[in-house]
Amino acid sequence: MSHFRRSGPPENRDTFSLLVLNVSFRTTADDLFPLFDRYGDVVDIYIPRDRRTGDSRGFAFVRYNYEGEAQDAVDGLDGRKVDGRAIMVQFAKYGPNSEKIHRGRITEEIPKPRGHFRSRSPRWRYRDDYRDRDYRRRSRSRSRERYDQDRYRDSDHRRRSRTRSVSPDYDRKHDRNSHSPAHRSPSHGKGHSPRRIPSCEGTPSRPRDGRSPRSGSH
DNA sequence: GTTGAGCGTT
Repeated sequence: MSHFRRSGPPENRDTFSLLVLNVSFRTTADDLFPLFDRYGDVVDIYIPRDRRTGDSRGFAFVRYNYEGEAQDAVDGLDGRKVDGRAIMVQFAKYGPNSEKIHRGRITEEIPKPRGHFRSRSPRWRYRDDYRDRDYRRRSRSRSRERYDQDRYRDSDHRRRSRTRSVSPDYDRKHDRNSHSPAHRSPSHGKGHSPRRIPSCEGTPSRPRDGRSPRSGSH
């Protein structure tokens, strides 16, 4: 019976988190408790489960009060055969709340988010959206179809991210209105379109000869 | 009833 706290993570700020991988899908925290408890006092053991089926995902988290016990458990239980499977014990990384973990220990040394650091926000948002799909349930073998779709979305995001101030659609429409669609014929001579490069657009005084037109006039 | 890279609160 799991006598661990089920109301969220306990004092995870002073505990060392260990990640147990390669555990059987039928292995429960009670099965790992006697194994990890032999190397130290286990604060809590948590096994992530699927919200749909409720089965364990194949890995568990074990928390210790001291790093020595955790390290000893890693060295002693790493490779131990449990339920017919050799488990892999190692220090856990960052948690769901991006908790700062230093060598397995969670510290409160969380740097306060600055104002101009918001530029990184969108990227994290993509990551969250990516996880929202079934990023954890990927089988790395049958998810090829979904991978194609994700890649397509990634491309779209990249193109939209390139825009800094104006949208590419606006420029495209604007260009189409200014010029007739007939000019867009690819068979119109082999010469390139007289249109300027979008990257150079907005920089009329761009030094092409590598020298500023203003300085060195002599 | 199955599977097997990874990082967490039902």
